[in-house]
Amino acid sequence: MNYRDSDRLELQDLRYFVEVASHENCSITDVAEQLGMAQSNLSSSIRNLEKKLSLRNNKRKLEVKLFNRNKRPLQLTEVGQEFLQEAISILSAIDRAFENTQQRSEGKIGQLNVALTSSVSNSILPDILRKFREQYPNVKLLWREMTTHNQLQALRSHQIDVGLLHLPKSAIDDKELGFTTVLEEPLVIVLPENHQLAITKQIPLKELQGEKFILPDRQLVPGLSQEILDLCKKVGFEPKVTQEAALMLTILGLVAGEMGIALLPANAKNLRRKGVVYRKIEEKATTVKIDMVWRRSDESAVVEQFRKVVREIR
Amino acid sequence: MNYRDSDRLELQDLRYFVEVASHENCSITDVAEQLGMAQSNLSSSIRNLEKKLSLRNNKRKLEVKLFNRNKRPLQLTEVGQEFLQEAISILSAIDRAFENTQQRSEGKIGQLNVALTSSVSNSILPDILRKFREQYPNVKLLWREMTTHNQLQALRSHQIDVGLLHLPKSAIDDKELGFTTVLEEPLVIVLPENHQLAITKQIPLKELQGEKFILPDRQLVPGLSQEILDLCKKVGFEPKVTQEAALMLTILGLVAGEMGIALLPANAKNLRRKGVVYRKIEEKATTVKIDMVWRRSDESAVVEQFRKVVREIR
DNA sequence: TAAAAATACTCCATAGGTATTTTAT
DNA sequence: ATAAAATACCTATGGAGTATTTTTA
Repeated sequence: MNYRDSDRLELQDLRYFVEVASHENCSITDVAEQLGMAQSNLSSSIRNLEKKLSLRNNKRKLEVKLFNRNKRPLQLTEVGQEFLQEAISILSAIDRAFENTQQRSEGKIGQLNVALTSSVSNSILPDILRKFREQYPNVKLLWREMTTHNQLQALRSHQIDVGLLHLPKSAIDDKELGFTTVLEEPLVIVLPENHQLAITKQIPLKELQGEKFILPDRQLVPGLSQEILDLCKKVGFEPKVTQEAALMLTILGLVAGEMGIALLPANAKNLRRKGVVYRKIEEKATTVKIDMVWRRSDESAVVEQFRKVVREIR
Repeated sequence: MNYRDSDRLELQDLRYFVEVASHENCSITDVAEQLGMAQSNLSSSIRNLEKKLSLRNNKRKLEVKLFNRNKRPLQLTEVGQEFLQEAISILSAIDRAFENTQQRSEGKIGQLNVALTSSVSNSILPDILRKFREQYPNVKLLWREMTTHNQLQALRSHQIDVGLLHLPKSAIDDKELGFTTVLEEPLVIVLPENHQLAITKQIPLKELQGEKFILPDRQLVPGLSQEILDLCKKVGFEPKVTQEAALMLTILGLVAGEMGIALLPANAKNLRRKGVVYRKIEEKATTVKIDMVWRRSDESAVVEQFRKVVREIR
């Protein structure tokens, strides 16, 4: 005996039945013509459906009559009418499942866990959010602020699917993760408003030698702090770091309180902190990057679409 | 192009998919063995399912991947997991529809409109009700009291499916209706408790000549009133009818009020009306029948089962 | 007697089997 | 090296066609 058993109900049985039964006078001949098929086959399909429904596990035979066969054209029985309702609802469930599955495959339905650093909230987040919601209204986005370090961990442990962060060099070799630059911003010099250097619009980096530096936390924001240290090194000095802070708002507060100066991505200006001023760096190529990171092994269509949207914004 | 299109989703696709996908490690080989079929075919069935899901009305091709094929054994994708849930629920909907349809065909699920006269409520109704509910708990019974005349009309207009009544002779020839006797009861003589005839236990019918008769309404209860008139005629007198009433309680009330005497089916005794006594008729064969009536053309299984139950009670 | 459904048959597409190759661990 | 899946090829069942008969109105 076969597992594939010709006695089993199939959707085609239901499709034919629904076509016939919902045709006002149930004429097999008419419906067969409409479907462009032979009357004989539609007839026997319906008969087969009745046979299949009549089969009982092992009890005595049961006759299920969907149509009254003493009428021309055939007439739906009460049982047939009930079955029609159920058949219709099953077929539409199939259609929904089909549609749903396709939409998921295209990344149009689903869920996405995204992590970001405070820099990102300050800059590119609103653009990403708006574009993505517009194109993928049925994808549920879950955002959470996380430090660079935690984002990388969370990616590997599948807690998040995408991260937006200042990528530290150490992560660049990671074979498991893919990344791309989303945004490249100039660094700006953040000074207390009464600071002596504040009189000029542009300041060469070298002039900052000897200043007290307030640095993004090296543990929690390694990418950004590393870039700042590297830049200073390139122009020939080692900055004197007196404070470290993870949150941009904290750094600005410390600068306003004249605890030192800071180098921050230009988006810091969006915060409009009282008591601080922003000045350009004279040198070119004094920029920091915000990168997007994901698992290379992730085949989720939602992630793919998200990446596409972010790529197009950049 | 065929209406029967091999690109269409079929239940067998879902059955195979569910077997594989709900197997903990999705091993096609294992599942094929469990099902007693070749691995190659199960493999290509699953592939075909993916192909079917991938087809789009006319837009660009879309790849729906239910399994990650870079793994051995295969692994369900996220899309596959969602589809699994939907497939399972569709298959169980099919099972329910199947079961439901069979039960309806057997008359185990459905609805039945039954009409009865007050005689029936007094006598056989509780037995019928109990037996039927016991055997067919999922059939919804709708009872309504109707006069004989109205029952016959309601049957013909499909307002009711079965009637229980005193069948008038005129209906016996009706080709459209089927009927059978459910209960045959003796008639009893109903007397005011102080009536002179009440002293004996059995009374010959002839003795009632000259009494004032209270008769069941000839319009509304033609079967019963006719039988009573016929009986009197047979023993040689025409009863003097002073009142007619449709409800048995009314008749008993009139007797208690000494407006006359009555002949009623023995079930009248169940009413225990104060002020009346019941006496046997001396003659044999002074019985009235309660009949069950239905449409001959009615193929409803519920009606058939109801008739069976009633037949067994009799 | 006409219209509809059932039956008889023929044909071929495809589900299913066996054997082998390719892919992943 | 081994287990699993994919591929190649073969077979036969049942879905679909044509022609005809039976049933109902």
